[in-house]
Amino acid sequence: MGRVEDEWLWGWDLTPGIVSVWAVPDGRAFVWRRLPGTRALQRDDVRFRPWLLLASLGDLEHLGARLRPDSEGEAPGRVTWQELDGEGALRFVVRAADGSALAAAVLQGASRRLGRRIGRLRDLGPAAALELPPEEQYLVASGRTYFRELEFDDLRRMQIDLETTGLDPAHHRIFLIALRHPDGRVEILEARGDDDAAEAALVGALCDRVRAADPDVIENHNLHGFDLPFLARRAQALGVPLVLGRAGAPGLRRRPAARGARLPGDEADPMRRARYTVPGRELIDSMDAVRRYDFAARDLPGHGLKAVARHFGLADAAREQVAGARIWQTWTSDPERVRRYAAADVEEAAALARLLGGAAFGLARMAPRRYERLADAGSATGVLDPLLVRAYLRAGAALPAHAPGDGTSHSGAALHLFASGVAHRVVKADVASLYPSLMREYRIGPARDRLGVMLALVDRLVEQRLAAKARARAATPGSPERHADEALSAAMKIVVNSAYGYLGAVGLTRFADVHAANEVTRRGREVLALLCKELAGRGVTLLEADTDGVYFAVPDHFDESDERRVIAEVAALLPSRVQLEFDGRYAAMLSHEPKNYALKPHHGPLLLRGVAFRSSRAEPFGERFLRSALGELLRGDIAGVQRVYIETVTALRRRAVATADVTSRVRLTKTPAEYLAARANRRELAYEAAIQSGLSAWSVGDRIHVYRGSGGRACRLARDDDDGGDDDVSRDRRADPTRDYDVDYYVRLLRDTFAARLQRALTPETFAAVFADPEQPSLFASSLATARPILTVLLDPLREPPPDERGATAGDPSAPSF
DNA sequence: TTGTCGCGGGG
DNA sequence: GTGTACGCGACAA
Repeated sequence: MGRVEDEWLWGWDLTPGIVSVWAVPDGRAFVWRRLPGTRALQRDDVRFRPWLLLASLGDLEHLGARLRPDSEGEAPGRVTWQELDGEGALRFVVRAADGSALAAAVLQGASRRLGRRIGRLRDLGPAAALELPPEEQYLVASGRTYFRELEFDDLRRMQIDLETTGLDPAHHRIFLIALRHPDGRVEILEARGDDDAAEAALVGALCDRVRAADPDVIENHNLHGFDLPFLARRAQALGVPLVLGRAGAPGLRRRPAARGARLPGDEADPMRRARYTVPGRELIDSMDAVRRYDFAARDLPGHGLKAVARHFGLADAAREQVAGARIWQTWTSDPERVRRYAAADVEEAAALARLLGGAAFGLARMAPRRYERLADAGSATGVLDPLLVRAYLRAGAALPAHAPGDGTSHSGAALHLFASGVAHRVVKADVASLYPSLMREYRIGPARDRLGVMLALVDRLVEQRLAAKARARAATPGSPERHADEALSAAMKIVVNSAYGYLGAVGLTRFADVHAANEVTRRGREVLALLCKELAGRGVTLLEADTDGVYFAVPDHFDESDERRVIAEVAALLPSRVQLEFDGRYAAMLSHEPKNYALKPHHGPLLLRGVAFRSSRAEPFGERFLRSALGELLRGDIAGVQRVYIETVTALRRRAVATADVTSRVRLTKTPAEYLAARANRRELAYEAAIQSGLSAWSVGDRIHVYRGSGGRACRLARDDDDGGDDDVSRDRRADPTRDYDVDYYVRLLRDTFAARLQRALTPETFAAVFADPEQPSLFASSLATARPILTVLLDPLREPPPDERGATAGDPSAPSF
């Protein structure tokens, strides 16, 4: 590929070491760089010429002779223009020494033309004007990007974590701040007292430490969602300045951000959200990296710091744990414990930010935006679009503006359930990056992208992703390097896949093209149908196919090489860029409903997928029953399923199940006042339980554990991990002597909710026999030793090829079984 | 039951 | 900046 395409992806100015950029509309840009070799920090104060794109020069005609073509050169007070080539609404670049004056001139002309006051360029609409933030104007025009010739570990990174008396900065205070310095040293700052002066001194100490350590990057988990807004509110309330930046006026500044925190005190527009920014440093929230990672990987138990750190093996086994709701209280009785807890938080945040931060770091070397913006950007409008804009301007080509669709609706992917019930010897095959591969194979790009930039970018990004995957495979399993390459690969996959989402986002993205998007999904359905048909023709039993992958069962005489051979044979029939891959093999699978199944690997624990098998509020006894019963079922031991069921029923009846195991964790979404107002009409278990337990005040969003007591009473169990008030704190650490739950209710729940998930795997007679009441044995009980799970074929891929249309084709569940 | 909306997190 | 493209629970209809 040529040099021009390289510039589209990477920019063209090779200035190394940029770690932060701050630009202001008057044409000054401050560029902080770490110099190659020494890594010493240097600030370059440079000038750039602010610019914006317009559909017409009409609104600037009032400038008269001060409006000149670029070719006549710059002069004080002069606005210059350049006309871009080709089709495209945004066809004039206008430039001036001062961006504010430039925008004001356009607004003045537009107000005069429209006969009403226009206050912001945005109000002219995206087809009339495009103005980027000053830093992005600078980066787009200069062709520079962050981090050239730097490694992630060359950054000076500091982590800060606040400990507060509660979640609401209007009522609660900061009492401790944990800092992890760039050299790895952890420092704990504490308020000396519980008054304004002590808290103000603590905030001041934080600013002193940050300025002294002078980090390029400040990180924490949920930094933008909690620490920064809390800090800003407290500093405002206390009247202390927040001098955290490297230059300019003190104070955090807000920037609008779709994924930021809701603005406090701005209930007028609940959609308005903000993040914080500061000159010279990048504010990075590791939760953004976690979300981005999990979007592709989908293997995290949650996105909280502790859960993620544990998942990645970053947490010390002896890590201090304190439930959020108990931190302030613990501080008053055992401060050393809170110090250890806060220190562990910054250590884990640092490790996590390093582990998953590679993706955004990599993006910042390509796209003309600040690192902190790329860390939280959406990939379509946040990464791809800036790359496209830069490429068009580099080529001197006019840019299309957002256009409404022509009414064509967007068609989706294929989803087929071929069989339900239990299958053995199950194989999963899938196409790597199906949609981008189809775009590349058939050269499907936006009709208005006449330079072919998107396809060139997708080609590049796919190649880079394959390289990252190869590096990950070559690295030691479980090593940080491997994790980093996997995260980078996952992020590139998101960006590459966003090319398809970008196509389909009619009216929202500049080059949207629903016809191209539909062509991609049509080709995708075609590929899936072809590979299903070809697999079925080779003697395997199809189970489920979804978008780009298929589960199937192979005959008893197949070994793994046969499985791989069949996949390779079918892969050879597909277009060259569409690569069908072996994705896994399993001893057995319960196919329940589309996207709902249980897999038994040859080694290791069961994998459960879909709402039917994973529900956050499922009672633990039911989850445990379901896991054990599925284990027995997938081993083919139906008598074993019955045994597990009888054990569970018996344990409930003997009250051998702990109360905690029949509770579900629920969120309280109404305020006490709201619930009390509606209570006469409808009583709800969770709130009744809260009230009955003596919890009279709770906050919306609090989670508590509730269960149904004998006689249908609503009961609450106070536990360490709930948010209930500070009452009855220690109840759960005592024994559980009462076990006053409603046995009949939980037996019914076991049968109707949990056992029902196994229905597809058994004949109606067997199901009735297995889940008969153990105290009233069924007539069929004796036959269970020889009973086998069943598989019901719903759709024959050879005789009735899947219809080429959107949505599930689940077939007729009452079809005959064998 | 089915559609729509909002959340995920932090102390 | 007003789009995440998910998965799930709460709530209204």
